[in-house]
Amino acid sequence: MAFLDPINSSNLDLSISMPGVCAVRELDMNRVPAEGEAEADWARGQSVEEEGEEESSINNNNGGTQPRKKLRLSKDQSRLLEESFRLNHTLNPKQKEGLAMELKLKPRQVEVWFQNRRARSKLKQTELECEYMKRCFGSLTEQNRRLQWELEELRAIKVAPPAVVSRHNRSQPPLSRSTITICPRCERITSNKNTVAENATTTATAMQSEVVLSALKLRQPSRAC
DNA sequence: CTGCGCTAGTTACTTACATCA
DNA sequence: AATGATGTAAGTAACTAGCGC
Repeated sequence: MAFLDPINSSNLDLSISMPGVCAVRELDMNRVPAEGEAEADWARGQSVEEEGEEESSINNNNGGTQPRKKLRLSKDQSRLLEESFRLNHTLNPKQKEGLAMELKLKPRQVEVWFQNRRARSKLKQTELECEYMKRCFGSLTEQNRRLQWELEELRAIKVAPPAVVSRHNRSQPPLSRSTITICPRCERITSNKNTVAENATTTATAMQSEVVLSALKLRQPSRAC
């Protein structure tokens, strides 16, 4: 996800602006004014091609009196760096030297680029994981809410006195107190024959509860009940 | 102990874009 | 409507401190 400026991508854009100055001055960061050279002349700016790229800025701040100069990598430099990064997220000193030579940068600049690139990569990964966790949390919260509600219902049925069997539902046996249990160890809803837990919804719910509970326990290894 | 390379956090700068007179 | 000045947010090069080997 390199930042590529389509306008200034054809060559190195090594200009700086001067904060606090009304008009933004474009300065060539790749060179310092020569002895006696008027700053205005220096500030007029020259292309890297004209001036050569060996003087790229890094650690050239001569005592902090000048504003920090900042390089903008060209499209080609960024592309090559990205390609290298794809192959390898870290560089050994030899690779770093070679890449720096190829890019006409200082090894330190290549090193810094890789450091920053790793950081961006990690940040991106963290953001993706965060999004994923948020979605999981949302759906698990909803599942949990449903399961709580179903659990309440099941508990109500469990503690209720034997149901009065009406003329219309005599074919269904009354629910037994012993039919619905919750395993204290794994908190799984279990049942004997002829229970409400036998119906499809509750079976699904039991499965869901397992998922939810295991998720809420931060994926502790599940033990056989 | 020293040096090197790394990460994490920060700073400083550039650029694109929005807003307003 | 077009234009230039200004503010702001995002992206990123460079720096610093601290840590592990």
